[in-house]
Amino acid sequence: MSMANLEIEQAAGSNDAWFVRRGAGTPQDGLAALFRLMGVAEASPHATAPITTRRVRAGVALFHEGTCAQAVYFIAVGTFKLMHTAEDGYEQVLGFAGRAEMLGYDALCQRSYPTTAVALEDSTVYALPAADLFGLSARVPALGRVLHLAASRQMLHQVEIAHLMAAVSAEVRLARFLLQLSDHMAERGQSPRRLYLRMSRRDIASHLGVAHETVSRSFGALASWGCVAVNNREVEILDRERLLACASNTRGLVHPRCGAAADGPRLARAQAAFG
Amino acid sequence: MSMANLEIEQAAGSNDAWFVRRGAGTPQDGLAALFRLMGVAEASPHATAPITTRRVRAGVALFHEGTCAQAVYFIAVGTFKLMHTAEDGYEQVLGFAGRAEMLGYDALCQRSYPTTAVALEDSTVYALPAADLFGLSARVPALGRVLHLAASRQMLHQVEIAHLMAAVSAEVRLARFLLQLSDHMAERGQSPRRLYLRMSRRDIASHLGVAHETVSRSFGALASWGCVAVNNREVEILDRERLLACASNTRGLVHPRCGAAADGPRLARAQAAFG
DNA sequence: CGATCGTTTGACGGTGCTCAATCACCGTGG
DNA sequence: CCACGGTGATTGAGCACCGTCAAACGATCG
Repeated sequence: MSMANLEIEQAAGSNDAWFVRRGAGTPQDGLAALFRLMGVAEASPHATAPITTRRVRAGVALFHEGTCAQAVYFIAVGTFKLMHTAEDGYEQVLGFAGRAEMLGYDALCQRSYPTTAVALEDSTVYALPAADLFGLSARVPALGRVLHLAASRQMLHQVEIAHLMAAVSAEVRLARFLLQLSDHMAERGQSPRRLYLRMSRRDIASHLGVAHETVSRSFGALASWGCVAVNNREVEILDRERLLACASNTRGLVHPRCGAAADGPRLARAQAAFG
Repeated sequence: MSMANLEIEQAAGSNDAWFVRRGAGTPQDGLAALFRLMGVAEASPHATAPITTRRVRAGVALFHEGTCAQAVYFIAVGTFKLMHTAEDGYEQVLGFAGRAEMLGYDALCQRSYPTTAVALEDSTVYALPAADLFGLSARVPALGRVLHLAASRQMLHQVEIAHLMAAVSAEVRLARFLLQLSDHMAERGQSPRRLYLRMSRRDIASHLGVAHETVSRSFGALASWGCVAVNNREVEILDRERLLACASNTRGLVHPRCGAAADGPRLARAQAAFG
């Protein structure tokens, strides 16, 4: 197949052209690439959809909050951070998105994007025009399915994020965040042990709902407990069991009955992590 | 029209029958009712879909986390709380859902529901079978659109919840929660001033990520500042401007430059609310 | 009317936020 | 080559908000 390594072509494609129309001669190329990215077998080989490819440099916004919703995007390569700017100017990081994740879907029910998506590294996305998205979804059933599945997966991701925020302790939140990152890496076939954090400490802090100094301290705590090794943005998970034990402390100590329990909260938590 | 007050019929319908097959003679009744509920004009008058109606008593779960995903639900009347039970048994309230909101969509990308939905009052839902949901969505384009719009709205709701959690102060979180509730009431044509909280303080506390005693104290604080009047589960918004001012404090005080700013943190915040 | 649950209020201790300084890294220009 | 400013990460000190424990109060239902 000539499109066996299509994404690699696109990833290494021309640097200066930001908008690239795919498949002028073979209109199903963009659609096929999207189906392959999302891991579904295309049902209708002669279906067509006006899918374009867009490259975004690190630090550049794919779309801004409040701007007119023109497209729904699928990340082919790269990482994005999604954020929400409050009226007072405070920037809240809602989450991070990687390969095969969908962006901008939440803009469908209104005219503008409710969030801003910023590339954390040089990235490539597929763009589906939002204007006739419902028509496309009806004409190409497989595309409708891809959209539904991606939307459903995104909601599942929100549950994980809620689980993150449920922890009261900063170390537990960070541990859960790292484990989620590790799982997402594993899903994409990457190493779940060695992580390279594309986002800054400030972004992590905003996402976890703590001060960025606290993130540094929590990294130090996890490292001193032997869970991870941290060197700036390189994180290696040394002891996954221990990290899991640390991440499973929802609230002080879980069931009050299930152990000798809370002596000094901090000490008890550290011991639980070692136990 | 004979179906002008269809929901009312269903809400006051037979009490003992939990599953009610709608429209044995006229198969499009369920679909038409769903379209009316979601506020879209049905495009295809002769379309059909196996939509059933289900009534759920207060305190009963519509579906449990981990059980096989059988249907996607739309709330016709009533209120639900969505929660996630962690491995350690800790129950985290993810949010609340009311009329015209969708439940169970996040189960589509896997075989089971990731969350539990519990009715907070006697409620009625429309059920779409999950098995051939993609087929239905393809055969009835308007239904696909309803699903996409509802999913998109749900994601928008998640952004609001993230905005909730972005606040560090308990009073600010509660103020934002009340304002969101007020807005949702207004969207459904109800009074945005007088709220009756269907959920307990514990549920609110879990949702806001604070202790339930703190929720009580925060209610007291908002009341003492003249923002609201609280009587058990009845809440009246006395001064919306003041409540908004209180809710807009993201972090201590927003831009350090924008005022005389932080004297005593607590005092400064209270004054900002009065300013 | 008693029992159970939900709500409120109090006191205390700890965690994390704020403020601040230091260090590491980097691209620039002298 | 080194000085220089800028950004990001780390570490420290102090204090206030909130979580925990505890008890009183109120509501609802049998």
